[in-house]
Amino acid sequence: MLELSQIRENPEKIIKNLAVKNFKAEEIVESILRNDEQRRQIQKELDNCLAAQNRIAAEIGALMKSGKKAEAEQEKEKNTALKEQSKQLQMQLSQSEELLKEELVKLPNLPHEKVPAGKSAADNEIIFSVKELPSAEGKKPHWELCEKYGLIDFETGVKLTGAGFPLYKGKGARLQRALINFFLDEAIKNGYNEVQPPILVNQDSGFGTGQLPDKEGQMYFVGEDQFYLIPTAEVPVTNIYRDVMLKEEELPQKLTAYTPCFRREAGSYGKDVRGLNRLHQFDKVEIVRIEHPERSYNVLEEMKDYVSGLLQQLELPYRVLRLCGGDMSFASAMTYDLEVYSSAQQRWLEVSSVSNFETFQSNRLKLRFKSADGKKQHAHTLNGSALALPRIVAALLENNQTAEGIRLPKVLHRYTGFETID
RNA sequence: GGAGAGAUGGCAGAGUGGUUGAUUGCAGCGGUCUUGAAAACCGCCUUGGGUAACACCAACGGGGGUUCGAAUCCCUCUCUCUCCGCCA
Repeated sequence: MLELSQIRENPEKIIKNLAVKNFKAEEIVESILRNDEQRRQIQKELDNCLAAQNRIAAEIGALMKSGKKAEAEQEKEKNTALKEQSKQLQMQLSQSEELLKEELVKLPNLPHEKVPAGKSAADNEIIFSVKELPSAEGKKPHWELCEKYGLIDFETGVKLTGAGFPLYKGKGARLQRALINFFLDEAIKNGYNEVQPPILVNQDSGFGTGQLPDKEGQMYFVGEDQFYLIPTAEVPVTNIYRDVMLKEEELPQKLTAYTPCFRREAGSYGKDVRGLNRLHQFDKVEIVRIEHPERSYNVLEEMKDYVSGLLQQLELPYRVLRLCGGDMSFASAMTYDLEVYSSAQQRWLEVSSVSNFETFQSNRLKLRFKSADGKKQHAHTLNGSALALPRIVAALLENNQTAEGIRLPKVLHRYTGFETID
């Protein structure tokens, strides 16, 4: 959520910047300014009305004390009328506030100035790519390899739940566990604190990170208890800081968490959902940071480099994209996507998305920090996948297949307990 | 799931209808004293709205009600604790 003060100060800039995200903000910004003006007007009237009531009530108190009952009764009459008036104003005020928030929530985050304009993924800026792509010659797609080596049983997953809920088996299951541990250990080595959050969250949490009210349909919902299954650890982990006031010296906060993630992915189809390409349940290690606004963009670079380092250790061909305005998420100010090359499918698969949300989430979360001079301001929030497992697995299987089996990168050996899948 | 108790400022803990946004203690911040520190003493010390700044308004877990007036009375929800039941 953008801050009202930002909009008040420079509405033209907001409209111009949001155009980079292909968002036409003119109408809504104007409406917000109008409503804000109105809201403050009502607020003022209500304050005056209540102040008058308070004065009279105090007078009545004094009169009662000195035994002047008749006069007190007279004063009471006066207040009854005022009370009716303030009730009306109160209603108007709540309406006005609600309307204002409704509109405010509709505005996406402002893209950073470096974010290229663009309509779709085709306009993303490639800022790094491996020079040579592995050949597709004689390569089998990962779903065939999964079957051949008994790593993943998609059929039984369908039986148990439905499409998109794979059953990992044997070395396939072991590989999952190995990757999770590898990613967590690396994060801890880099100063992140591991947490294990709930994987069901309430509505307030969904709102705090920006999934609600907009992306309601993307999350599984447990109606009985009004809980949402998390689409990413970002939701519970960032919401740790909801309604929190940090001291400046407590920044940065660096957290990492492994969780399963659940996404309904309504409307996906075809080759996009084949095998491990897009699942309803998958595993991911996430890194989350709460940062000082002055440092957040350096930190974004650092996080992108950290994730790149993981891909290098896994010896996977990858590239890094800076997303264009049109491909960025609602809440993000700048996003890097990291993609690995899947040689049998001959396509790039997104395995990580690293974003700076600036104050967009912290404003919703009421996450602030206080500096030594007592000033309060919203902290910046950032997060990134480090990493999402399924597509990593897909790429590992496809790129490393040989006649003798699948050779795993060295860093994983101590985690898997085996070097090849055969 | 059943029964009972509770929820007040960073923490502890008063306050049961009329200058109580809230006694007090601890912590924190500033000062006096001191070569320095401690102690002692003095002052400051919740948040949000609003304003150029004041004024003013709101908030004692959330929501609603009674009343001229509510932290204080009533209803309701949530959470915490204790006991019982169940359970990994």
